Amino acid sequence: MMALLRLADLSAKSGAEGALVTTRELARLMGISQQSASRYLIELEGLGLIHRSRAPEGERIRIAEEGSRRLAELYAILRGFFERPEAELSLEGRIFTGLGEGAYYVSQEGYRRQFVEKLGFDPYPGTLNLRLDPKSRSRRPLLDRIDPIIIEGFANGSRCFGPVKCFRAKVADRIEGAVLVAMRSHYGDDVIELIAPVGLREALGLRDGQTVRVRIPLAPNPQRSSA
Amino acid sequence: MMALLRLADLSAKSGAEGALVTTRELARLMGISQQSASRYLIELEGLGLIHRSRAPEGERIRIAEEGSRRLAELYAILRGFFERPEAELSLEGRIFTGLGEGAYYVSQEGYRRQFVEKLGFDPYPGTLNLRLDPKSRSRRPLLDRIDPIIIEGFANGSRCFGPVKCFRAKVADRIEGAVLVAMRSHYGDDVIELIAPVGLREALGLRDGQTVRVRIPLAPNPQRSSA
DNA sequence: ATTACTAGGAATCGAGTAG
DNA sequence: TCTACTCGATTCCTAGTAA
Repeated sequence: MMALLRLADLSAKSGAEGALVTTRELARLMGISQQSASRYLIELEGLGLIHRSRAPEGERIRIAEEGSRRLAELYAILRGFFERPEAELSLEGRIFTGLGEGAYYVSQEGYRRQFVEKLGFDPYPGTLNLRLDPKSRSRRPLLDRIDPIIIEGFANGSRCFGPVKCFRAKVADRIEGAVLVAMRSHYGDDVIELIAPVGLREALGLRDGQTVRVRIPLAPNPQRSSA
Repeated sequence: MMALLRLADLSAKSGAEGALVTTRELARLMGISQQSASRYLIELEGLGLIHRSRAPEGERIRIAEEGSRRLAELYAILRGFFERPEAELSLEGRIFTGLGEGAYYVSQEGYRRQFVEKLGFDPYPGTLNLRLDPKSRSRRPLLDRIDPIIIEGFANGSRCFGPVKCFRAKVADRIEGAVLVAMRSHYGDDVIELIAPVGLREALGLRDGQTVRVRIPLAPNPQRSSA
């Protein structure tokens, strides 16, 4: 099965005429011996999952119909796991206390004016930090499929403030706010920051370590992200 | 790895709090022994791919961050295989001669009028049958993501004609026609039928067994299919 | 009911090597 | 070079049980 996946990968990178593979190369890719690679190919062919045809410099492999079917099963499982059908992106994570920088940044007049203008609310001076759980983290890239509200960067005499992406979000099913994604964040990919018209921590009675869900509506016409 | 996939499937079907699994059930799903299922869970936990917590009636499994990452790799491979980025769905297959029913159906005035009206051409009285190659067949479900042109069914005194879905398509890179998908087809999933303003077989100089490519433009704003 | 240890039989792996 | 066979070494699996 893993061999079939590897071949699918090679196949996708080749044309429709099939991938040119040697047992040695397949072995290297999979971290197994050339002999095992050879055996896998024999087995996969015997199971009707691939078609093989010898070439001078290796062999040409095409995924057979039954092979595609098996791969499609895996694909369906992974699709179900990563992209449960929904009209919103739901992220969950635990609250933690940051360095207090959020308040400083959000209060900057250059940002604040844009928040009021583009989000329609004057943000409480402070951010709520959420460390995403593993599953939410894996789904975070879906944010890139949503049209962001761009808060432009500005200079404030002494220093520069970078641009920020926002996404409207409903926090804990109660409060309308926004997810903030600094284009250059000091946090890793597993953290999101939230703002709202009110102090979320107080309004929701939250303490560090508690789990909060954030729901970000998907745009009605999501545009394809071109990687 | 396969165990992790199975758990991802169960996880997707459960809530965010984790999937409730017993080793026996996992064993049954994977076609292995309860002992092996237990061992797999121990290994996956040791590798940091899942989190486990005992419950009276089994255990609660959550996919860990590293587990999600591994699954995402597989997902990326399969995405590459099944959905190479493109603005169109390209299907290939071999021509074969059907029972001649195509001509009969297409010529029905109830259909023909709608073809003219909705497709903008008067179809040649006959269909070109294509048996899809394995890869194309696996991608055929993508058709469901395209807004179909619906040709409505009708009754003709003596008998009934069912509704038909159409998709505009370019045949062999030359002729603008349409893919026909009868809602109740007598062919299997590996066959598509083509119509065009001209006789495709003659216009393209095609014979049975030859391979033809059909390109179906994807709608600019594909709507999510809700299963 | 669970999970998971142990032991030994079964399956798999890869070094050597032939074609 | 390439693929793929043989065969001994190793890994993996499951039946029997314990907890």
